[in-house]
Amino acid sequence: MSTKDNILKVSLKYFLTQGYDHTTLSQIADEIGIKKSSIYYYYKSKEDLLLKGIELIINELKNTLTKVSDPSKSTKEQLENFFEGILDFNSNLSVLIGNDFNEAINIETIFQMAATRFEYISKTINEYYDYLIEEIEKILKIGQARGELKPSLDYKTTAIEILSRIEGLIVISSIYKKINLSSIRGILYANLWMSISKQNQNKKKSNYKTIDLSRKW
Amino acid sequence: MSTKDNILKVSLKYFLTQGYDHTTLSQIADEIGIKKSSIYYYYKSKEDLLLKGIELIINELKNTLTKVSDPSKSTKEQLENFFEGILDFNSNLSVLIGNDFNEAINIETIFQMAATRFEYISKTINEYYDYLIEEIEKILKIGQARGELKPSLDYKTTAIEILSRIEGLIVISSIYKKINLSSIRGILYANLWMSISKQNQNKKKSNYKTIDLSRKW
DNA sequence: GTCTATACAAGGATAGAC
DNA sequence: GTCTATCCTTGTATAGAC
Repeated sequence: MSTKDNILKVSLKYFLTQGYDHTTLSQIADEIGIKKSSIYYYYKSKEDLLLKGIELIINELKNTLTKVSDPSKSTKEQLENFFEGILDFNSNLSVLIGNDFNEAINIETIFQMAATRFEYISKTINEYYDYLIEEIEKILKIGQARGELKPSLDYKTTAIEILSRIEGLIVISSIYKKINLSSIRGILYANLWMSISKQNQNKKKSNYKTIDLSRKW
Repeated sequence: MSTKDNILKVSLKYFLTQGYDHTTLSQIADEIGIKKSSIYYYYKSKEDLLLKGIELIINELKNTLTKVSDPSKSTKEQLENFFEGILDFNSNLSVLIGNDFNEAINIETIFQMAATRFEYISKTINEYYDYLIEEIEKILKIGQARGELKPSLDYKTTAIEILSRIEGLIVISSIYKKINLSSIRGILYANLWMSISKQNQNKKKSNYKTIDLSRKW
């Protein structure tokens, strides 16, 4: 890996785990084995490092979601891939950073900080959320047209609900260590699907029950 | 308000909106109209201010939830009061801080930072989440015994799901400004209740439909 | 491309006067 | 209880040698 990429990766690691302000350039340089002044050869400021880091995260996540997106699949599968895609991305980020897989990294924190403090980054982040909401809405619209979802569903509201359920899961599991993300994500998606799908009541209910009780958290 | 309380309130305001590290004692002192050295007469360090601020938030939230808690009410109402209680608390915090009501303040961010950086605060915060989960579980257990909830429900998993749905809503609405919390919270609670209650399918379904379409976000 | 040296500012914290 | 003065450390950033 090039020094430039390495600097960015290590910066991101500390920004995400310790916060932007608490991270110092010396810390980053030390870990790589260079002097902090060398960072300025590649990046014009600490703020620049933050922006590049956020852009990296967003692009990586979009790539991940594009990769798993497949409109030919059933709505259930598409949504599941989306749901799992975001969670996996968080877990992978955790690995990139040197933590456990299955330990979620909370990217919302750095997004919020950057958005409130740097006007021009705020734009990037809002577009990111627009993108996520739109992707979910797209899946829901098609699913509803195909009759796979409840006809009464308002897909705007539902998209927000789905996104907030995913984000909530990440946030909670990153703070409250007693929750094991990997062991509950399956059932939580099952519950989500149950609540929006035009289910065959009898069949699905028994299915749900099985999943529910077979899992431990 | 006493100078001591005022310092704490203003500190909290900045810790929550700008982050702990980005907040300076001069900033706090300036807003109150004192010198920063005077802060040390009341608090022994900036870290002390953080701890006291977090304790204040947690106690206030517990008070709010205790106030609305009433086991004699129906499970639906109890859960709704809990759900709304947390959201209202966030909105009230926003007001305390000088922002709009209906603009959620993300207390998770400061909790996470404090928990990862200061071991002894981590304990306080974990107890707080224990408390929240227990409260929800209590309501669910009674509700299930009374036959108001789906018999297949695993209340441990469900409690986590409920909490993560609430937190997710707060986080999303605090970052993504296009979401208006006040206009969607009602329907999101209705959806939540729908998914866990032992519903009379026909009756509830039409009810749900009405709520769903009458609301705009 | 990486280093040493250094400028400059700001933050937390303490001492002691009033 | 609040202030002034000051200490000490650390952070970002730049200049310029190699």
